[in-house]
Amino acid sequence: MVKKALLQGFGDVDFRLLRVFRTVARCGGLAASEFELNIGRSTISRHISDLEVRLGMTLCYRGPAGFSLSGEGEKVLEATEMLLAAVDGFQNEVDDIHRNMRGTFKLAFFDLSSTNPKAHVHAAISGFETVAPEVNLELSTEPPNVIEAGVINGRYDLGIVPVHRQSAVLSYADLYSEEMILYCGQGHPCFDGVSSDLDLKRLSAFKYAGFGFNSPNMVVGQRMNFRISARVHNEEALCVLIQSGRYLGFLPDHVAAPYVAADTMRPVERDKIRYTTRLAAIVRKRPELNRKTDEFLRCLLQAHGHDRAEV
Amino acid sequence: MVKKALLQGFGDVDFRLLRVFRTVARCGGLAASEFELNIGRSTISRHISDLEVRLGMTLCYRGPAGFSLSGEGEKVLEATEMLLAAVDGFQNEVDDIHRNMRGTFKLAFFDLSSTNPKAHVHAAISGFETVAPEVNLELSTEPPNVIEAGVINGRYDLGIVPVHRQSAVLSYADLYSEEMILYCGQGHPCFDGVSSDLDLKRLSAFKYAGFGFNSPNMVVGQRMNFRISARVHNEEALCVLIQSGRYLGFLPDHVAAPYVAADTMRPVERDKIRYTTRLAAIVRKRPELNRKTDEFLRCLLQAHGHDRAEV
DNA sequence: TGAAAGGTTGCCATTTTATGAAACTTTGAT
DNA sequence: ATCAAAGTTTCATAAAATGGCAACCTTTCA
Repeated sequence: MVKKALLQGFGDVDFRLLRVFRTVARCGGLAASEFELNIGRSTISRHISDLEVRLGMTLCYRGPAGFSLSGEGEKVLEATEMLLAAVDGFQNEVDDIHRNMRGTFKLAFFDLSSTNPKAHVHAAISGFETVAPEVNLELSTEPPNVIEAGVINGRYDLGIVPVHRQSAVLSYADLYSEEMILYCGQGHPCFDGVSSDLDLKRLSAFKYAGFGFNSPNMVVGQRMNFRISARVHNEEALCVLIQSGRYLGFLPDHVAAPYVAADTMRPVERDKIRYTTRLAAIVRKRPELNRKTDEFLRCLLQAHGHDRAEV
Repeated sequence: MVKKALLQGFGDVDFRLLRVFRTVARCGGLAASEFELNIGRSTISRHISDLEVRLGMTLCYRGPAGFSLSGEGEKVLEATEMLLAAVDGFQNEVDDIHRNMRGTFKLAFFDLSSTNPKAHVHAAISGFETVAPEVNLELSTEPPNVIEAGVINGRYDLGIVPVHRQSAVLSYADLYSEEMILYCGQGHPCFDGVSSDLDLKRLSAFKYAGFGFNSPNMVVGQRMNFRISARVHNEEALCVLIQSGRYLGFLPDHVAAPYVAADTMRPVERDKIRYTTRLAAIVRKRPELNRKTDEFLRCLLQAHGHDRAEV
C-alpha cells in the first residue's frame, strides 16, 4: 500500500519483532523463548525471519546444532536494547505525567558489594518496593565504565560505581566505602608472610592482577609499580586469579573474608598496603530524573544514612 | 487477549500514532496535516483520540475554534520527539551495518552565521549532498545550551556552537571565528560617537542586551559590568533590541554590516570593545559516530580547511 | 539406526487494524 | 440566518497480523 509505505518508510521498526528478537537472543533459542514469550514456536520463527527480511540481514544461526547470533545480529541486538530503552523512557515520561510509578527500574552495580556490611542496597530495594510496588526491577552487574556509559545513554536508570573520574553529565551521590587490601593465594611466595626486610618495592616483582578499566584500582596498581600481568573486569574473576597462588591483587576485605577464613587467601601487609574506594550512586543530570529514579535514589540515600542534602 | 497484554504491556507505544501526533502538532491541526500525512482526516482524528485513550490524557484541544496542545500534550510531544529520535538512531545503526547512508541527518546551529564569510557550512552541505544524496537534512537553529543538550541526547546528530565551556561527553572540532563588536542603534546616546573623555566604564551606565544562556557573550557582559537589562536567545532578537536605540549589545560584524550600511546601527568603540568567539562542531563521543555524522563532519572540516587532524 | 530436539513452512480460522466516504456537530465570520 | 471550515462519528470493506496445528527438515546423541 503506497500510503503506508510513505508513512512507515523503508524498514520501519516493529516493536513486536524487536522484542521477540531480544527475548530469543537472551534465551538463546526459539524453544527456550517460547515459554518466556508465551507464544508458539512457529510464530516466533516467523517473527525472526520477518525481521531478518526487513533488516535485510541474517541475525542469528539457529538449528539443532545450537543457537548463535551473527555478527550483524549482535549489532542489531545492541541497537535494539537501545531503542527499547528509549521506549521505556517514553513510558516513564507518560507515567510521570500521571504521577504513577510503574514499568521497570534498571539498576546496575559493580559486582561483589553485597557482602559489604556498609552497603545497604538491599535495604534501599526493600524501601523502594514498599513505596513503588508496581515497579519491576532489573539489576545487572557490569564494570564501572560500562555502567557509566549505560547511565548516560539511558540503558540504566541508576548505577552504583566506585568513584574515580567524575563525568560532568552525571550526578554523584556518595553511598559507602570499601577497604581494599592486597591478597595472595595459597602457594604464593607471600602466603607465609613477608620477611620484614622484604620492602614494599620488592613486591612489585610478583605478578599482579587488576582491573582492566580506569579505576582507583588501576591507578594504585600503576603507582605501586606492580607488574600488571592479568586484567579482569570483575572481582569474581579476581578471586579466581588470586586463589591460583600466582597473582597478587586487591580485594575488598569483606569479599576476601570467606577465603581468609578458609585459609585459601591471606592479606599481604594488611596495614601498609591498602586503599579506600568510595562507592557512589550515579544518575544522569540532563533529562531530569523520572519519579522512579528519584524515589530510588531517595531510598538509597536514606538506607545509607544520608538526608538527601546534596545530589 | 491475555497473551498480547503480556507482551505489549499496558500502554505500549505505537509508532504510527506517535508519528501522526507529532505531525499534527507540528502542522497545528488535523486539516493542515492531512496533506503532510497523506491520509484522510477521519483517520487522523481517530489516531489522535486513540492515542489520547491509550495514554489516558488529553493531548490537544482541537475544533473549529483552533488547535492547541494541552500542557500534557506538550510533554508528550517532547517525549515523542525523543523516542522517534531513538528510532532514527536504530535505523541509522541498521543502515550503518549495511554501510548505507540514508535517513535523516539532523544539524543544529546557532543563528545568523550564514552571512559570516568565514563560515562555510553551505559548502559542507554541498559536499555532503554529493557523497550522500539519499540523506534528508533537518536543520534547526537553537541556543547553544539547547544544541548541546540535543546533541548529547541524540536529538541532533551534530551541532555548531560558540565554544564556551566544553562538555566531557562531546567532542569539539574547531571551525571558524566571529568578531563580536558592540553596537548601538539610531537614537542611542552613543550613536554619534562617544566623546573621548567618556571612558569605557561610563558605558556600563547604558542598558545592555545579551544572551540569556551561559556563553562568552554573557561572560564579557558581566566582566565589563554592563547593566544587563534584556536577555535574548538569538541574534535576530538582539538586532531588534539594538535597533530600538535603547540598548547596547554585541553582534558579529557580519551580522551588523547591513544595518551599519543603512546607518541604523553603529559600532561603539569598534577597536577597543570587542571579543572573538570560536565556533565549533560538536558531536557526541559515546555511541560512536554513525557514518552520516562522520561524513558530515568530514565535509565540515574540509570546507573549513582542516585536514581532519584532530577531533 | 532411531529417537529427540530445534526450527521451518503451509494452511487456515480468527481477530485487529487501517482507511475512505459520507453524514453530523460545532464554531466563527459574513 | 447562512455558510464554510475544522473535527468527529458511523459504517462498510479490504488488508494484515496472529497463532495454532501438523507435516517436514536437520542435527545430535545414545
